[in-house]
Amino acid sequence: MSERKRKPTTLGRGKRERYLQPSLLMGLLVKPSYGYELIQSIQEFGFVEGEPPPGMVYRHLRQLEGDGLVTSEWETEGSGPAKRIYRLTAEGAEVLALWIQHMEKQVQRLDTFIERYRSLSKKRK
Amino acid sequence: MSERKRKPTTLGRGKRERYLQPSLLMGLLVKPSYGYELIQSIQEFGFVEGEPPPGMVYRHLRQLEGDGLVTSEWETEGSGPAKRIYRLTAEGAEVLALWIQHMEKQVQRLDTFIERYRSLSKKRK
DNA sequence: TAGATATATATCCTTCTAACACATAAAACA
DNA sequence: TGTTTTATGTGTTAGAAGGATATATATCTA
Repeated sequence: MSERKRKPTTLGRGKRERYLQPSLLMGLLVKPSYGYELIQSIQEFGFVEGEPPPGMVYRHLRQLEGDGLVTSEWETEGSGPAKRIYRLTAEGAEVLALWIQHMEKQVQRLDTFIERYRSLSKKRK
Repeated sequence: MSERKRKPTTLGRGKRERYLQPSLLMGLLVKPSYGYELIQSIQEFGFVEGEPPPGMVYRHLRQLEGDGLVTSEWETEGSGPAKRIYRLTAEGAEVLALWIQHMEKQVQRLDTFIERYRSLSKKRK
């Protein structure tokens, strides 16, 4: 009879906010790079847990290029198969700066929300 | 050939994370309430800008009830059309607490990301 | 040197949600 | 009486996430 209960350890049913786009832009601010490497390197930003699905990363990179936030060129030299090297454009850097602004506001909102929760819980006990 | 550029004022192309579920749970922690009222009251939490689309709110509330995080009953007394009053369950309160934990971690990640950006920008100029 | 593994990119498909538009109905008001 | 406000819902569409899968080259190993 299909109880529709979830374990309360799984938050919401919504998708987690992964901040994949700003993570990629940030990774490219550090230095020009390519998909396979970014899959590893953006993990350190902490927004994705484990390796992000490769398909998503490549798709995002092509979208970023379509939007003019990055450029790409094939790198055939060096070891291994050819890599598509991405570079941040001036516009990409601007958008990253906007992301940072957005994140600052988000931190404020989250802090306010958390604070509100705390004062409600305190009153309750 | 169809320039695919966006104004850099529109962040990402993804749907914004609205934190609608935790906002509703928080609204119900304050006091039992109903959809139409929550549409107004959860705006103050700052995650949605302007009025959230009513359809989304009512849908979320029914999902929350299906998941056992809230209960509901009709309130026919009082002015205006009948209201469906929602109340937070113990499980709902637990999930809200988990949301708060998640938000705290998210704040940390955001702060780290912002700090990383700052130190990179400083080095660059 | 043949086969397995690692590197590297890309597409397809399903599922989920947001967002919007629309539908319904009762009560209050003019 | 008809229009606005209060109140709850459904149906549809578009887009992203996530996973599975395909392809190809270089390197390592037996």
